[in-house]
Amino acid sequence: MPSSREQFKVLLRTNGLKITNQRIAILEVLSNRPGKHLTAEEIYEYVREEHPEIGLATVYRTILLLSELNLIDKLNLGDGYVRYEISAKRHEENSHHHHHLICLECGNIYAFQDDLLENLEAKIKDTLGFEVMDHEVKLYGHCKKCIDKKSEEI
Amino acid sequence: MPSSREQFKVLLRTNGLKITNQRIAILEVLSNRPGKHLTAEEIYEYVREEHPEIGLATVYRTILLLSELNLIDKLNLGDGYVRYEISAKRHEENSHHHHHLICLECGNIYAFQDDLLENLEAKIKDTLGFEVMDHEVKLYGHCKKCIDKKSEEI
DNA sequence: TTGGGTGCAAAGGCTTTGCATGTGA
DNA sequence: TCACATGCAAAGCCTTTGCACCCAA
Repeated sequence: MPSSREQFKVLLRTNGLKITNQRIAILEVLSNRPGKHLTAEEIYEYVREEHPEIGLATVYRTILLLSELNLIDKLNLGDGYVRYEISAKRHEENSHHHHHLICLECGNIYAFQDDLLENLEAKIKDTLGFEVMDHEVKLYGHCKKCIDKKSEEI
Repeated sequence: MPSSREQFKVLLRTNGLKITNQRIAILEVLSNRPGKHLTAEEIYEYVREEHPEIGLATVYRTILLLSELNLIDKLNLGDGYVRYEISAKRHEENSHHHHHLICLECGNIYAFQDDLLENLEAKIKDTLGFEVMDHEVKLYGHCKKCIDKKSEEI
């Protein structure tokens, strides 16, 4: 599999867009942290370590671009920040979307794969005539770590 | 089943909160539109038809209150607006959460019930030790109406 | 009477946009 | 060269907050 960096360059070129240091740097920040869900501000902070001159607006503009190119996925937890992660397709075999487990105590986000929804989507198509193209599943609860920690306290 | 209005009054009273016309009016706007997903601004407009003097801040404050009392559900489509609907529990028999089908063309939102996730949640508990408390499922696609409309155009 | 509730306007906080300058192709 | 990209600051936009007044209980 080509690195997301090379793939990104090709995508930019074929779309008549320019390859800039800022764009590469932002993609690398995300690529180097698969499974991490970073806010725009966090991406900005990481990129600044190497490129102190970058502006937050560029981060937002690049995020939008990466999103349109399907290189990153959005995650909205409803806390006022939109989070981004490198698209799972770059890192996992034949994975379409994955789902998220969000711990209500520590805030950690875990990913998991499941094909359960395929049946559901077929059912929806049959009964309602609604054709599902994409889905988003968020499960809120308590992660193993937090459960274990609590039982230790007793 | 007691009306959500009476239930609401009881909830307010037992929590030492006051029963005001504004609070009742906002709840009624939502109660009269089950399955509709209204933004704060939309709720504000509807309430103003009867109570022109109400302020948008009161709508936001009351929405928060209704949310904490579990009388309304939030829906975040990531378009910059948070939407609210009267809790399905008030209108459907033994329904926990329902899921949402969002049409990418007309923007209409359809609800559906499904217990498929119960299996999934049990599986997650067994394999990952993560205890799911609540979930949110959004399916994006094309609704029957829009599909039919398109095939007519051909 | 009186403390919670409301209306208004201002402030917050994330994100987008305008514009002059910079730069990859 | 030159159209696209960037940085900065200002503007947008939804939502929250401060404060004086109001009104259920």
